[in-house]
Amino acid sequence: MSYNHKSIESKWQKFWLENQTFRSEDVSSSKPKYYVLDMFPYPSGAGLHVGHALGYVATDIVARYKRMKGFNVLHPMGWDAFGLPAEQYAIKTGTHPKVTTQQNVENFKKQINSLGFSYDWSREINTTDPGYYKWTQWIFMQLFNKGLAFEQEVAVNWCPELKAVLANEEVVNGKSDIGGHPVIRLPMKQWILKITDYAESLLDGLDDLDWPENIKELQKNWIGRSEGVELGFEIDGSNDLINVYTTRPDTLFGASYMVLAPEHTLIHSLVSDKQREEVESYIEETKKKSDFDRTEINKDKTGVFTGSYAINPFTRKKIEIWIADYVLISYGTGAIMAVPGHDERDWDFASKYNLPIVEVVEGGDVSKAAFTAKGNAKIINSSNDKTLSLDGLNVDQAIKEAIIYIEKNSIGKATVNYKLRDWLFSRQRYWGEPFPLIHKDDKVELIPEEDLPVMLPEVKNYKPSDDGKSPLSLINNWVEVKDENSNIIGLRETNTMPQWAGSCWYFLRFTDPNNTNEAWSKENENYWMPVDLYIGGQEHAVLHLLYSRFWHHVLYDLGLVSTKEPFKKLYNQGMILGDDGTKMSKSRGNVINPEEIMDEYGADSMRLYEMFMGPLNKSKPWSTKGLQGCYRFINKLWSIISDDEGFLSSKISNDVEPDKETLFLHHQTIKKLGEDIESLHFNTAVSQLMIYCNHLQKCDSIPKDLIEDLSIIICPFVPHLSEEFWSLLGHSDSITYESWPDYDENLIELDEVTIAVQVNGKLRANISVAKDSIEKDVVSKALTLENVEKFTSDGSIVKTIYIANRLLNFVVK
RNA sequence: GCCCGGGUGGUGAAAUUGGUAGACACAAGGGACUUAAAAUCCCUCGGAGAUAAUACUCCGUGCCGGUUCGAGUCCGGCCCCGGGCACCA
Repeated sequence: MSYNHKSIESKWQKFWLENQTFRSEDVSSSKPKYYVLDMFPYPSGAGLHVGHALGYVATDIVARYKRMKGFNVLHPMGWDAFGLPAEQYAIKTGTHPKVTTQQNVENFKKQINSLGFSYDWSREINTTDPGYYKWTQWIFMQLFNKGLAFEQEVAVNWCPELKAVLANEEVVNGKSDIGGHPVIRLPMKQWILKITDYAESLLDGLDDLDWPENIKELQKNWIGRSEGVELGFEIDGSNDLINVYTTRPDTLFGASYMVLAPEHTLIHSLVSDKQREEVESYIEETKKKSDFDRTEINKDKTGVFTGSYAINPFTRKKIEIWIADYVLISYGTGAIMAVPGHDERDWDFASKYNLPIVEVVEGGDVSKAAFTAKGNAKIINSSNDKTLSLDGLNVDQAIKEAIIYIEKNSIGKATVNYKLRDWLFSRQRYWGEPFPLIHKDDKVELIPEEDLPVMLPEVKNYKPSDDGKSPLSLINNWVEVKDENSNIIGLRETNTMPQWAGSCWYFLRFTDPNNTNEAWSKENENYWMPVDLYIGGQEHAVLHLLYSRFWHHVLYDLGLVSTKEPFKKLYNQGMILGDDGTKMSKSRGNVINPEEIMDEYGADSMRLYEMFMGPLNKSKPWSTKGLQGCYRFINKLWSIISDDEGFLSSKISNDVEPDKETLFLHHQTIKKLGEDIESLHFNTAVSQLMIYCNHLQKCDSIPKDLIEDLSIIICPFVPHLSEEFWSLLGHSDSITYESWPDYDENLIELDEVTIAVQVNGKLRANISVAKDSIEKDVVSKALTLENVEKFTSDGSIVKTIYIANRLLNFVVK
């Protein structure tokens, strides 16, 4: 009987579901734990993508392998189901997002199961389930109580098309990340989470994580720590000080003008009457610009003079105070000292407006361009005759000296700044978690904990109002909170949380998903956390991974979780491109539908091929031909183990002795598969399986115990086939919890090794010698070879390099 | 512009600490089986030269140089591709 993936795969998928094969023990004292997690998906209407499958296959292989290695494995799946698409669909069709979500979840789940993944479905979670978002709201309460949540009138990214406020991270080049619609700035009252309080903690935590270096780098850059000085400049004719932040106090002698951001509060008091009109119209202009307009590069810098002067604290000279929108109110103090000689932006501005450029670091030509070298570059023109001279010092030394002087003379103090901004945490949407908050007069209060969850009410209209208020604000009987006498005692917060909220802690809920008394029990959390392996796409490098780390750090500080960092090891799967080498997209018509692939070739072939394509973390093009190769391989495996009638092949028996080569390959394969799975090198693991099976195919007889081992070690990759083999071998249980076989190191070592013989580093011959032969024996044998003699006879051997069991090299002169 | 990745056959890719470059597959070509096709099996497969020979020689891991007995691997400079950030003072 030939291999029939349809009957085999549906049979075992049914078996696994009926027997709850993959259900993990809650807390096991006898087994060590292993928590392997996928980034849970948003269940979109488009269904599962071959790219989703890539990461899921990888984690499934690890999960199945670890079970065989004796671990109690937590391998759960759930749904990040709040989000814009379902809401947009609701606006268009009136279908409740709950309905859409449920349909999509069912479809996703069906597709996921058809790939033979070993998820523990008893732990399935859905972020839109009130039993889940109750606890999302509860965590918000903890953040609120810790003073990390506050309300603020801020200029937000308003997208008129989506009728929604977007986070900075959801705006790309002035357009919405979803849909690519224009985004403008609009002031609105918003909830903000003080992630900046955790900037240092989030930066520190990165050091010990087993994460890809580039992801750590991205987070570091995003947090953007810089060390510098905050110092005050006196204003000529005023008692106010202008505070600036600089990382280059060594260049203070070159500070030849100042710039304030147009939003700076001091502007109105220091602008001169003569300049007032010009300044005010500039400020008005700036207000109209979007962030994108303001930060777009290659844009000409603009600004206006305020008519006032500041005093450079080092030179005591008067310098002009300007306003310009190239200075951002949101970073540092919103004002800068400009050093055009050594800062490109200041140089551009000074050149345009003919402001003085002073050279204080030697080595460039400041009349042509800013000279920005640091480190060993020498400071010049930097003494004030009295108490300070930086001349002759290099930049690094001068920074230290300048800081000492600044602090001693109470001009300012050393400070650390971060690029990281606070997290805009409210959205004007329906389909999100409501906040557990009530507005009473001017105050905001948390609702009592026992009133959780704040249920999302039914609405008729999913559209936000035109002024950007959430659709919830239109439901008076929900918004108004009344006492027993029907008096209105407060109004509910009508914004909802962003989609990130649910995914910030779902990995904690998986440890105790059905707990109705608390978000998670201490015992379960303590046993399962941290996540040992977390696999997902690189697109979440900063957002999801930074936000969830932030919440986790807070929960850790509150004593609610046992580890500071939630994800010990992180790995990113690469993208699967279309067969034309470009990104899969409907418009290019190069999208591969996993359902069609599985229908024709089966889930095992699909799994095996996705792992064989190349390194997990690399992008690589899809090839249906390549997939067919894996399908052929699976058929080959089938033909080794099964005969024409579908019974165990007569070649396999207990009464055969394996030959040396078979044993060698067998043990080598067990070893390599184990090592490759541990290091996530699945492509080379598949190669090794192919090498072994190519050999087995040629054998006339194979010992049964080798086939038993083989069935076990293929299980992580092709679980359906593995189960089928196991049952052919006469077992009635699932193969899932069989022990991963041990290998015998002695059998992998050969007694005869091939040694490369080189002359001056060029290969001239190969010889076969006994393992661990001593140099003398190998040399004498090598010298008898004709081709070696040919190249050594021209000169004399001046040196011999011998690497045992590998190589012999004669250096001839 | 800055910060990360990455450039190896026709293609996807292998290659422990520097130690026989191209494992394993795909495609291609040839052969066997078959009335035929599919499926399957066997052989060839980086380039050039040479040969009776699958003896052998030279070149070859983006480019140029260096270190070394020996470099895909280490060092310096450059080119190209992918990703991220982008006036953060």
